[in-house]
Amino acid sequence: MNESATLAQSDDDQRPLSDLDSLIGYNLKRAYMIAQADFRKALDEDQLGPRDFSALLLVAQFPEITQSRLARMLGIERSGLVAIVDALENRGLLKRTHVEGDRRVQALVATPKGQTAYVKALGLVRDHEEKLFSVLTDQERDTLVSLLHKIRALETD
Amino acid sequence: MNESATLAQSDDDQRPLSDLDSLIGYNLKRAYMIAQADFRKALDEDQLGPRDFSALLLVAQFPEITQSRLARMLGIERSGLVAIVDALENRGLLKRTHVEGDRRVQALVATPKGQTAYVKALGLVRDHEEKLFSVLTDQERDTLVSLLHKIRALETD
DNA sequence: TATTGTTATACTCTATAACTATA
DNA sequence: TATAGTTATAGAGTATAACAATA
Repeated sequence: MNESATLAQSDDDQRPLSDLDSLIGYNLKRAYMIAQADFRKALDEDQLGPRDFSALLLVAQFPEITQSRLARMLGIERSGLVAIVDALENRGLLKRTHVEGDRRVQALVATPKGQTAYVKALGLVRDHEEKLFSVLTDQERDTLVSLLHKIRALETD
Repeated sequence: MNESATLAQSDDDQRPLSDLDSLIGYNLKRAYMIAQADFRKALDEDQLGPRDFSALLLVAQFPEITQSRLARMLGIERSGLVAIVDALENRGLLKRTHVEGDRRVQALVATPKGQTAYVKALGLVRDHEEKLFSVLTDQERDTLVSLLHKIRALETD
């Protein structure tokens, strides 16, 4: 298919088609890039990037989570989390606290300011998704999330 | 929802749930990361990264495509494409050719070696997707691609 | 020995701005 | 003036390897 394709465009589509458009991975990437760019615009004034947001959200939802566990939940390395937590702590959105019983761990707790910032940010993110994905019906969104969850379940921790 | 969540895990899932898991953007990212990592493993020995592969594929499918048009199709800036084309040209997989009528443009053409590499790579990619996404039925894959296309159609060129 | 947090370092991918040569 | 390709530079985001403190 698309064997001797030319640059001519199909009648019902602005874009020329290629084998790329049938690959799940490539479509995941392009869709992700669109969502990410729109996310940044939505949280621009709050200076919260996608990483900061997801980390803050998990800290707010799971008080006293350790950095190791947070990294695992985010699917990134512990080392990569340090800069994220540093930034959030420097902005007063969370604090590292010590835990009795194991002096190695740094339990993370959102500050009141961090809680407020998280609630506001979550609202902005929900608005952003509501608008951006308005091309999809509620059912289509559910289906999409469900399919993506199946892919995520493949993750090799 | 998930208001006072703890680190307790749900019964039917290894992972604790959070509001993050209901966000389309976040699920897109995590699924994309999984697909990308598996892609790299699959094309490891051929030393073809996702970017190189997608660029080579489009050059093979649209002979004499210009760099500007290729960049547009890939959704990246012209400047970012230079290094990709440089690498593919240095490896003898494509060549920059001049076009009569406009001496500014560099029309790209896959070499025979590039054609061969592309066909092999496409096979490896199809195998990789077949295996990785075997948790999805054929119909689910079609649905997923269809939904992702709807999101991609939002792209502001 | 293993784990937590950390640092140093490098790699991938992308963007912006400015340049050149053409048109 | 505008476009094609290019260069320089910077910014996200991630990974690997090694280390100190602690278990």
